[in-house]
Amino acid sequence: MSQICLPLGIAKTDVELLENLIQSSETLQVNDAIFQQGERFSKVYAVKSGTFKSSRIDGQGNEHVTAFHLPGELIGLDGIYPDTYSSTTIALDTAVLCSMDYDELTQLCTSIPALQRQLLRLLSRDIYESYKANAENADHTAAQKLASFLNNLSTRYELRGYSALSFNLAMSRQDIASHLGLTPETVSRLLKRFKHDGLIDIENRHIELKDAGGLNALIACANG
Amino acid sequence: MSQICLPLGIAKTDVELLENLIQSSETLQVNDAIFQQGERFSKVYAVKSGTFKSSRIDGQGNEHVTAFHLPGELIGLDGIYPDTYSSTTIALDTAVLCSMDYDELTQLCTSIPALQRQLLRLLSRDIYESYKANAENADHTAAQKLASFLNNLSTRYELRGYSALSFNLAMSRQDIASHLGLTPETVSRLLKRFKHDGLIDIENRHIELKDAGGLNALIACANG
DNA sequence: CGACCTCTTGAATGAACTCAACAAAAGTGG
DNA sequence: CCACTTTTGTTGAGTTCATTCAAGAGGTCG
Repeated sequence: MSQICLPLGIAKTDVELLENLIQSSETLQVNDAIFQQGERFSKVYAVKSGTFKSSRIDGQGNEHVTAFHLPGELIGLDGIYPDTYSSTTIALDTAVLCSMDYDELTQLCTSIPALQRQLLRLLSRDIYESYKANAENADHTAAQKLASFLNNLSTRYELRGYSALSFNLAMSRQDIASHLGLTPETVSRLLKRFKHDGLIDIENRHIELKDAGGLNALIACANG
Repeated sequence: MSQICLPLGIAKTDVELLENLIQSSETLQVNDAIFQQGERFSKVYAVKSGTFKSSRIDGQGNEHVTAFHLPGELIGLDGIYPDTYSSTTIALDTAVLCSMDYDELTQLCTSIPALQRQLLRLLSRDIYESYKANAENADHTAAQKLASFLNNLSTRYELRGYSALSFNLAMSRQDIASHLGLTPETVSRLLKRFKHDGLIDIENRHIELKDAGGLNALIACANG
């Protein structure tokens, strides 16, 4: 968690203060929930390993997958404002999680300016990424959305030291479809097409990006 | 700006500190930019009056409207993380703006915990709203997106003490379309349909919500 | 091995798009 | 203040892309 919250220079004694705050790692199994939509907000979480899925149920009872969370990422920051968790977040595979009391974290922030700065940056990143996702999902074809999604996963894995070109999709086609505003059928057809076009290699849930440049070209190109 | 940043109890002396930070109000004319996409991040802004439009230019040179900003709202928080403004933001009408140096603001936050808490809440709100917008734009028909948009504007105007049912659209049909991932033609056709169905009354850029319940029903209903 | 769930494939439908033309409003200059 | 230009908004017809609906294949786990 130290690595997640503070790549910036923080004094050793401060790091100790921070680590006192972090509650013991917890292991979750597939479908175990961290929190439910509507539950009172109190903690933020960091993914140590495994993958999580956040989804909202809207007025009509439709599920919409709002985000996937990979190792090294923070979960729950969107709950600060409404003071309730705005999604239900579950483990997609066996996963390990750290937790941190939000009130204690903000108190610590007042005495460690670098920590405050970092927390604000992490919140801002979520806004930034969400705006970008919104823009990408708006004007683009289904193929472009899916290519963006794969590209995004790749970048995030790379950032955390995993392979950028070969990884497992912990989520179902249905989950991907919901996240991108498509149907599972469309996702399936597009993955097949990408494979046929030599952009990727996919076998069940294991994917290899064979031509990352081609994927990027697809995202940028007029015809999806 | 005091009202914007701190509805929470902050000591009077602290308010004075904060107000020292706020730089003089500035009046902008139509199309005047607050900042350009890519420019170095340094200040956050609060809308005193008027309307602003934030838009990004993507790789291919397509403009996408990421947000509209109404009186009482903060602008620029998505620039913290990348340390550059991630959109170009311009005035859609004659508008008045306050600005505030971000570094000074965060410094003040370390000595005023309530201010820090409020700043974090405002950042979280942007994440929350953006996730919600993403969910609404994903699975819904064009009519539902537009109804959501009108409803959203209405709520925001009401929150700030303006009329919830009668207001001017400072933005063009093109801007609305870009924001919602539609075409101007579709927006035009839908507004006509809403008017015909008695949901709204619209004359050029002045709109009246005649049947807010009907709009909400449309958003929730299966057939857009 | 059988039941269940996820994923894939096919054919037909439909919602929003593109393209094109026109109308109305706003801005400009004599 | 009026004619002219430019921008913005509206309307129509045809097309396309992703969807819906339906059925079958593949994987997983008791």
